[in-house]
Amino acid sequence: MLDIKFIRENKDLVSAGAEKKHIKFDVDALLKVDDKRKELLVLIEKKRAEQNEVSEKMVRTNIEAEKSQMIAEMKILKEELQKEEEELKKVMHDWQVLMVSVPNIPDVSVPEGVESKDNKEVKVGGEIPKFDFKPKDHIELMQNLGILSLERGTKVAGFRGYFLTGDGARLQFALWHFVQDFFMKKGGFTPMIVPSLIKREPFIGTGYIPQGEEDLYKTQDGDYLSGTAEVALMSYYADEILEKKDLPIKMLGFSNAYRREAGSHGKDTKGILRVHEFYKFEQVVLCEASHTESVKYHEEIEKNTEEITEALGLPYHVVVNCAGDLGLGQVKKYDIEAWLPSENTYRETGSASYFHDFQTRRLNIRYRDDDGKMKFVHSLNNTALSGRPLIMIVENYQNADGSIRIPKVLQPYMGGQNTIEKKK
RNA sequence: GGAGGAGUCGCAUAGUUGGUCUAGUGCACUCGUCUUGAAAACGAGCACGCCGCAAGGUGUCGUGAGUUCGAAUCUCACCUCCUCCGCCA
Repeated sequence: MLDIKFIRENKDLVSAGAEKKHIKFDVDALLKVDDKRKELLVLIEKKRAEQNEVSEKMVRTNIEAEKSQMIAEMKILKEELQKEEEELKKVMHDWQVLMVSVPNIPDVSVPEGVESKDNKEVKVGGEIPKFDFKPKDHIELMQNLGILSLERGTKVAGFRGYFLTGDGARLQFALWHFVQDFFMKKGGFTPMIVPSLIKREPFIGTGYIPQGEEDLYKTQDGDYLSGTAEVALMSYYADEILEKKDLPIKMLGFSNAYRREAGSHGKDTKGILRVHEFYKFEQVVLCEASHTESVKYHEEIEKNTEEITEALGLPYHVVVNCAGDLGLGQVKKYDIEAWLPSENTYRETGSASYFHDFQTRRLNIRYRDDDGKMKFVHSLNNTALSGRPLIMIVENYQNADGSIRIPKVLQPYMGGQNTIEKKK
């Protein structure tokens, strides 16, 4: 959500931002509703002032005739007031619907473009492996090794269901341990285990509702399953006033992630590249309300994930997402994509974005700045580790015989084991 | 699941026969005086939103609705927490 005053004063900028993101939004329609809102507000507040004034007089008088006169007058005023308040309620409803649809303005450094293929590569890391044999995909590799069961996954969980077993599960545990230790060594991040079953409000606050509602699982109690720890981490401080000295607040959250993948039924139907349920480490940063600070931490959290990818020895590149590929609230986003040999391309493993105060305004997370003013903190987030690096490791580290070498940094977490081989 | 109790401006509390509550007080916090420095003492400030250039107005006492000329105070629903009982682990 943007500040209505800001929208008023910068309507061309807001319009241009929406256009760049290829999101349809009529700023003038919003301003028209806002005019109506203000007009009614002034009218209502005037009447309330009169009501309060007469009320006070009534307390002071002892003359019954005066009292009943005043009550009679106020009865009429009340009826008018009720009508106007009813009208304001309707206007406020429209106003709010429009306000949560205003897209945040993309940064000037964000490239023009409509969809992900317009994203610009900004960095390449690692070396793409050359195989002297035909590399297999993760499905074949993992199933042959007996560390992934898709059939049973489907039997138990349905479409996109899976089990990781034996060394498959151990490799995933190792990754989690490694990431945890990576951040503890780095310092500054508070590790957190957070809920995935979450109320509606946090989703509105983070911007996943209403725009992304169809990709969320909903329970019969009206709660939702979140697709990322970001939702819970961001809402942790909702409605709170933070101390400036405590900023930035850096959190490393671990949670389940649930995605309906509505609208991507045809995509990545095989294997575990796109699943309904996985586990994820997520970085969230809350910092001072300054663009410079936001940019600084955006680069920092992007770098963290890059370092993890590098430490795992995975070839990767970083792209800056084009405006059309940005979410409603995002100002700028980097996708970190690791090399997937079976597809001969990079696939997304993480996504780093910043929002300015778009999310915190909705979630009401503030701090008092040095100038004595209350400000909304800025928020940023980035994947630390999704479910996909496991797949990338399996494919990039495969041997001709179908065994898999374990990246050096993970070996200590697997009792020194350095390969995954077929159990006899 | 059943019974009872409670939710007030950072924390703790006052307020419960509806009307100077435009919410009092204590603690904490900020600034100042005093002091070599600190503590103590004293003085001042101290919830947040909205409209407005300002003066000022207005709203918020868990949330939402209602009664009333007027609601922190009365009614209803919901949410959260606490205590007890039951059930499960």
